[in-house]
Amino acid sequence: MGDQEDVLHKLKEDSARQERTSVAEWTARVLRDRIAEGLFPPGTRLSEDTIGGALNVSRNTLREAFRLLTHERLLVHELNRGVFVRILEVEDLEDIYRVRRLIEGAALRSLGQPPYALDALEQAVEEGHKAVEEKRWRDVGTANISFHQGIVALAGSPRTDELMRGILAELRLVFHVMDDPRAFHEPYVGRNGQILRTLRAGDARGAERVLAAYLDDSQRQLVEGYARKLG
Amino acid sequence: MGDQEDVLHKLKEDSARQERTSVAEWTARVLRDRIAEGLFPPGTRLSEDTIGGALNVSRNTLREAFRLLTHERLLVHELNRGVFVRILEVEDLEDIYRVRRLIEGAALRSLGQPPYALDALEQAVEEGHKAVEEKRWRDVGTANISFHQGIVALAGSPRTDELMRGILAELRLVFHVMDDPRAFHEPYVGRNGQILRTLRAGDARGAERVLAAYLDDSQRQLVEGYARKLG
DNA sequence: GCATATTTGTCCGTATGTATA
DNA sequence: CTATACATACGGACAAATATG
Repeated sequence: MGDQEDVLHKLKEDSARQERTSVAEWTARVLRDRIAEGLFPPGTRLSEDTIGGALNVSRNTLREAFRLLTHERLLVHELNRGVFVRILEVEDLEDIYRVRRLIEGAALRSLGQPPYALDALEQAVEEGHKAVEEKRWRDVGTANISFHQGIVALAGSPRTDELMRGILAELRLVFHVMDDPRAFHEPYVGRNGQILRTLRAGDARGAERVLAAYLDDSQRQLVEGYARKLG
Repeated sequence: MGDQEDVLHKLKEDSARQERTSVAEWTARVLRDRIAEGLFPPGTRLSEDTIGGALNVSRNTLREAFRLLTHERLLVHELNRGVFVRILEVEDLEDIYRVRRLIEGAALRSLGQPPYALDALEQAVEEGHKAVEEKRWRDVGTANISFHQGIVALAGSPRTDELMRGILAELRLVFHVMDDPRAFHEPYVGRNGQILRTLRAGDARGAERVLAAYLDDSQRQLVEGYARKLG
């Protein structure tokens, strides 16, 4: 038995070393992915014992990983009770869209003279259409997120990019508690395409208007469904 | 000797319990304050042993605190070498101002109809003037930071507030390595006052223009001095 | 409301790996 | 290249809080 555990241990160490990260960060990445996939839905309690056993890391290391994810707002930490996958309130959802309006709008407004570097946006729209055709609705959502991350990237600010990555990861938490993912993702692929075309034509101001309408509609639809879901 | 340590321990526990936070967060808060005060200037290495001994917390707990502050970009974590108070590059400074232009500008642009809730801004300007009179230059800097935090707060988004708190904490790291704090703080008290008056008059768009010029000048002056300082 | 079991919070000792004088 | 110092990670211990019956 010690043999098999040793093998697992080595594998873990290697995959951590590969990218020169600590085991704690490796653990955080694994958990972050699980949460993003929806494998640990919001509200799930993550037991130190269970997770630590499953991933073969010590409690101390696991707690470091928990801290990281708590700081990213994916987990909440209740003193002496443990950590849970975050359940967003409707107010959180509203704040997320407030931030999106602020940042994504500012990113478009910060653009100088066309033409713009739109490769990432084009790729995201394309991936969105492909996912729609193949009815992979969850992937449609991922492509949409990727598109809006691309919009923010136009501002060329690493810190803003990171903020947005966090915000959109939070948004994913909402998606995972909703059924009918198609309804929340499919309509927006076309609208992203419209934003892209407007930008390609060099009309950043016009794109900003389309974006604003997009965010309003998306928020309305999401808040409506989410409030119903939470009861 | 166990006696005295016990007393310290109890004090620490109580002051943590008071706010219902863990010892790790209490530790992080203490360190954050020390860094903000400039007591640990950029580049300082924080030894697990030394700090842990001084604050009477175990290495495990201290490491949790380090993680938190690393995530806030106040510390950098070099694998197997420890944590250091961050030294900002000129590119960081430029990104910080990029973010400020984006966010503070967007906050002003998001304003609806006047009048606006300007209490926090008025208080910050007043505190700035008082600190100037008494030649407390560092406090002048604090008041200025507080003013711009107030601008962002006008957008009414907790997440944006938090982002800005982090950004401005980073900016403080730069201030602490510069001499002549007066030169970097005093000129801007008046300009904050001008922004405030423009807002009070209901002219958000005009305030945005003043702000943009403010940020350009401030960045230019700071980058210049900082680049010279770094050699 | 009480007693018990479970889980977290914290600390410590130690083995190993890594960086640097 | 060796030695030293230090970070990394683990596992065990016990106290304290919480959950369960």
